[in-house]
Amino acid sequence: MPKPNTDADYPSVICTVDVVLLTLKGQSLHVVLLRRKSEPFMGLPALPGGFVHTQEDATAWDAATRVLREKTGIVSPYLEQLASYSGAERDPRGWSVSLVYYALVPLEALSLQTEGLLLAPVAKLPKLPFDHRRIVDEAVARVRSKSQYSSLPVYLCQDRITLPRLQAVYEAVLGEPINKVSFRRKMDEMGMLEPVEGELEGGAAHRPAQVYRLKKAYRKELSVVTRGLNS
Amino acid sequence: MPKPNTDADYPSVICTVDVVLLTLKGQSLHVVLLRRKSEPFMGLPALPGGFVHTQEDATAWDAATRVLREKTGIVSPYLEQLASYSGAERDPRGWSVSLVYYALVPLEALSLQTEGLLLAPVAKLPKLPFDHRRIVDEAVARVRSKSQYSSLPVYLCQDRITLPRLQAVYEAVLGEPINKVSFRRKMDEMGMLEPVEGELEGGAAHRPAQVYRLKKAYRKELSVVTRGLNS
DNA sequence: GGAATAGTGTCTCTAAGACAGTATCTA
DNA sequence: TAGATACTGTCTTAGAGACACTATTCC
Repeated sequence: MPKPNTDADYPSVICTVDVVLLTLKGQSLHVVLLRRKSEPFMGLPALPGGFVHTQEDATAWDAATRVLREKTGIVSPYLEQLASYSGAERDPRGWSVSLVYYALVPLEALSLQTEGLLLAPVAKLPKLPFDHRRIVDEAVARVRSKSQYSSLPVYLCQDRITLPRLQAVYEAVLGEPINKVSFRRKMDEMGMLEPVEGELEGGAAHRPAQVYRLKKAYRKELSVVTRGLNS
Repeated sequence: MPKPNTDADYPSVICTVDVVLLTLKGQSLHVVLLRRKSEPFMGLPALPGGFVHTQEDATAWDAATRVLREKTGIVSPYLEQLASYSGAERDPRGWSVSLVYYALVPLEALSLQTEGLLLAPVAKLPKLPFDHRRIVDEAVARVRSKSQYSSLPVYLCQDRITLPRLQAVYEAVLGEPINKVSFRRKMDEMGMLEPVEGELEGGAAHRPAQVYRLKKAYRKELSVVTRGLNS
């Protein structure tokens, strides 16, 4: 088994990836947790994660994608690096690095059948192992921050969406109301949505809303405005 | 020598820290590079970096601080995590993770005596080893982006500064002119500078400029405004 | 006094928010 | 037709940029 080639042969480092998988349930952000099946912290709910498999994973992004697929069945979410967390104290097994990614998925993409899969509201997290509490908090802060000036929250939605429902999603993520006119101006400016001609979401006792979908060019890309939603 | 405790005994991972040390020389950002003294890429200019020393370094931040001190003599700059770069291909020795930090220092803090220390303008980088080119580019992008709405560029200055000179620093970092009135309004809003009573920077054939310094509370903190410099 | 840059008052212009109007559905 | 929400036109307001004016130095 190869050993890393360090200049002074230092004890090597435990390298893992963890994924903060966020979704919207009701009006609040939730994070997906899994019960740990091994020590340390066996039985505690934790972020989906695992060791980097240096033979299989060409990059950490590949590793995060693999972990997500293996542990939650999710295949191609919006997945982006959050940061890395490292140090001697965070894992009882030794000096460790966790390369952390965050992902956004619509609730419907989760098969809650999966063994041991939990959904915890980010505002009220259970006791988490390692530094997972801090990691979730920072992921949520990142998502809130990026949502101010980008289309990030659309990845919490399925492909067909109306503007009133999308606004509610933004408001849930940001935790505050948004001006309707400004919101619509911004969405228009970002230009990532296109109306589905003739398709309206009716069924309620009022004017039905136009149904939109992401333009093809934006299916996996973020759209950004310079001045934000100013909320 | 311990070996990491991986679930399937995967070959372990090379873990290093690298620092993108930026400074302002003339009117442009420069990055500090060091000639590599060992393989791979011996002789090429590269980012200051080194292996994480799991016995000495409690955290990656500690490792970055140590690397900076050992390789450049810099002691307490503004130092923040940029991102991590990892994968099978980036280092010929094997699957590697580099935990990358960026730091800003005034040019005067650099002792350019240091053996093999080079200053390269970020707009015209020499050939760099590994993925250091990409890393520098992303660090510069981060610094530009944060400079839009924060006091980050003050860490490129010494402790006494005038507003006209600070504006020139911002303009050098951002690469575009800034409106003088708006700039002063923003600096005032951030409230991190205090005039040094009675101290003026004269010596030229015009009205002298008021000298300012960072308020104590901001000596190591960033100041942020919500709406940016809008430049 | 002239030249030069520091510093400030104020107008303009852009973009966000407020408000109220019209549109279109169900019951 | 009443009630509800979708959508839009337009006024108000806040903040960034433009411009010009005053201030203060050296020569």
